Amino acid sequence: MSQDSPTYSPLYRQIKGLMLQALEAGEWRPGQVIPSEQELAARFNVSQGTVRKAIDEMAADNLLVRKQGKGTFVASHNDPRALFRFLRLVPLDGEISHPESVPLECWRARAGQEASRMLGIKPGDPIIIVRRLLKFAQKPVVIDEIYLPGEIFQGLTLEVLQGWQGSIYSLFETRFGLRMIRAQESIRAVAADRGTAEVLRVPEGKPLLSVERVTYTYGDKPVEWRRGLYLTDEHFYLNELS
Amino acid sequence: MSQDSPTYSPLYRQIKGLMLQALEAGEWRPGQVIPSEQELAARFNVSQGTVRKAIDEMAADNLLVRKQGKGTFVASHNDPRALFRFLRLVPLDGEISHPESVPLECWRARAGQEASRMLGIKPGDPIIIVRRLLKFAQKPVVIDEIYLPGEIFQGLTLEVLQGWQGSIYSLFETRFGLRMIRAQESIRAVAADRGTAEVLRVPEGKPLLSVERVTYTYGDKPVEWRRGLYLTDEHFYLNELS
DNA sequence: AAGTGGTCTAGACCACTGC
DNA sequence: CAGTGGTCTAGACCACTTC
Repeated sequence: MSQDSPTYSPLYRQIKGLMLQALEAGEWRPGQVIPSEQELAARFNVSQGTVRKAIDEMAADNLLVRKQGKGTFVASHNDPRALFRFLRLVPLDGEISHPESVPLECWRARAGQEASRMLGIKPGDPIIIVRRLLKFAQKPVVIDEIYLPGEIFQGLTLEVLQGWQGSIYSLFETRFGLRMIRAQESIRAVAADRGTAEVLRVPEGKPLLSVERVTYTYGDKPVEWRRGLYLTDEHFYLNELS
Repeated sequence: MSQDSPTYSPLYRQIKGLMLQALEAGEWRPGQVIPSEQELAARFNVSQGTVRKAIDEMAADNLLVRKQGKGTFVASHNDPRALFRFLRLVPLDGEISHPESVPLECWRARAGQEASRMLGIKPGDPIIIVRRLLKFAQKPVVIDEIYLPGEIFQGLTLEVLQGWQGSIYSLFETRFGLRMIRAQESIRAVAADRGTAEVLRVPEGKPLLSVERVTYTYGDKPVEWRRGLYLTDEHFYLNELS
């Protein structure tokens, strides 16, 4: 969000802070309605307009979703509209096809230097590593390697991943109560190594997009680090600059 | 009763429309102050709050910049803060260095199929093509090929480009009265061809980022199409997903 | 009809800038 | 100090959803 002067924070920002606490504490859960603006105004002893402004910012942050006539809801990755919020890969020909996620492996390990730095944990802390393939129209397009803090994702196994219908963040949210709210991607071009080339069925040395992502949950806490290799023969990474 | 028209638009949106017209017409120019909220409210015969909401949206769209105590200004590419709004390339080591733009060529041509489609002009219409190099810390990192509608950019020459200190969009704005407000990038991984490899001083076949960009001015009119090839050995393309 | 968010207004006051 | 944008309030009314 924008930056606060250290000495002054308007009322609606403080209300926003209280509402963020309610979200973090799990008082309001993804997909559910939060209390009406009137109720919140009464609860926090401010006017409805002030609550509105707090909600406005949180909606702009993709934390809440307003629905006229129905109420204000906690944003959820189970919402189909959220599917392509983090996946920016688009087919060249414009044909919209939903990707199929194929989990390949899932194993336990200990965090090395890089993983610990990215995930904000100590080197040697337990982590879980997932390898999975993303297919568009039967064709393998992305191979992902996903690093997760073991402490948070206890009970995550290949079977759990394979049994889940829906996006991986939808699984994280439903099964581990963890909502991803923000991510940062670093993109480079690399040459396919032998293993990757085999899985994606391309020649070794083929140029691929390397997309490294760190994903954050409430309180800007990093909870996922992943590296994806994207085959961009029939798809491209779409980015809106505004 | 009657079918609700999909054309309902609240008052503040209509005000926004009027203000957009003022921007397009050049009544308010980049970098300048626009009238105060009070004056605008009087001019449009609405309350200050309604003007505020229109300005809020335009500020969120990066069309205006609010400065407390001073006024509201038309956003400008001459503002140093706008420099990295469209260039997402960041050094690996975090060292912030300003890129140096080196124009290589600038020639006239006629739009082919692709260029005409991207620029919203007719095939055969005059276009201008610019090739330029972007250097970070003396090292060539990006080679750009930029396609511009000839009608708008009359008088653009290599000398003009070479004589300009500052970003290319800042030149477009100052010299051609054209403000870029939005862009869309399509990113892929490709292998360097011989010519590119020489300019970037890398081996032929080297994986590079191919970044195709269409840039829009007021009224969502496309006015630039460019393709950049990025060397990502010591830099990466940074993208915030939120 | 009742409840929700969305708009519009009017007025008071606060924080920041520049003279 | 006056002028700007920024906040906060209270109330009226509109548009949409549900019963």
